[in-house]
Amino acid sequence: MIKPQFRLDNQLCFRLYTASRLITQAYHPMLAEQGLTYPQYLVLMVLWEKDAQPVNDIAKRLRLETNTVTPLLKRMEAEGILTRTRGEEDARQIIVKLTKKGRDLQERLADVPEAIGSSLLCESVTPETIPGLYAMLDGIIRQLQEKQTNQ
Amino acid sequence: MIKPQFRLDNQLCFRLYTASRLITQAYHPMLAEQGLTYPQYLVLMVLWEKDAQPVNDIAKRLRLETNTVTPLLKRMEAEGILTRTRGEEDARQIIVKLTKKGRDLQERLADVPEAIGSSLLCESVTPETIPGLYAMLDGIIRQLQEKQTNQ
DNA sequence: CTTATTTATATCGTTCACGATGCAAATATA
DNA sequence: TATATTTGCATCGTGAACGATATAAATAAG
Repeated sequence: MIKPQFRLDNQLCFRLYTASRLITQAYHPMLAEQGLTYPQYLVLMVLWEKDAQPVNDIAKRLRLETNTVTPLLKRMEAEGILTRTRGEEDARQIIVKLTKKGRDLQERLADVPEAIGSSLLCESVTPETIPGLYAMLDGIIRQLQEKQTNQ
Repeated sequence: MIKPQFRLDNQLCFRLYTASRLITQAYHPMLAEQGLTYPQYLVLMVLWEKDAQPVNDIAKRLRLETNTVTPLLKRMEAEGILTRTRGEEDARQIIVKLTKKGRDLQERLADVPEAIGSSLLCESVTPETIPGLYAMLDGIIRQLQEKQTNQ
């Protein structure tokens, strides 16, 4: 017999893993319309917040490694969404800047957040309960983040 | 200026995506010790619950597609964790059975759930708040699951 | 009893994720 | 100033995920 702690239904991790995948799938049709993937959409949001950032800052903001972000950025450069240029003061850095196409995508995707947000609402997830959900996820993320960097 | 709905800090999806990745990373050292990945660990839990299942049932339980599960199972077969044999009554099915090595892994991994579970606890995530978190994630998953299958 | 459709699984191509490693520029140390 | 270390980014290999498509067995329809 399986030990109860191994049951999938008792696991927070499996729920997070599943929810994350299903949400990415929910984004897919809307993003694919503009030739984007979900991680690419995340990069766009980072650059819309603050344009012209080095690779490292983008990676840190997304909590990804540069070896994940570099090829991602190269693909987006090939699509004409952004440019990658050597830093002038520090020649090790690559400064990532949006092109007009990249900036314009904010308009083209304007309806996406609302569409996704409303599709998630249900009896247990409402405008009232979402702040609590955010707090719990932020707590988990902070907890794990510390654990990773402490070793 | 970026529209507020595009800010990463206002996005549930990014939190889920990040939390899911960080938890997988937290599992990594313990699972790697036994030569496993997190998705392979999920397959094990499905088979510990009920051994000798067709590929499709495993995929459904994990909410994955067979084209994700098939190569995963082949790698686990190559590691001697399970066997894949044609179904006798229905020759289209592949029945997946644990080997002794696969069954024994439950003992070898006995401390993993507790280690992960306790590493997630923080002020906003406690034994009291976790049922609420489960309910919200289950709500989101149900919501998205329905939307996917309805079209 | 054929032919058509459905079902179960697999193959293929693309894009992440990430550990391990490499390399060159910048900085610290001797 | 020469050498060592750190920093920023990239390359490589492996293992997911997944959309699109293929194939063969089972079942339904004619």
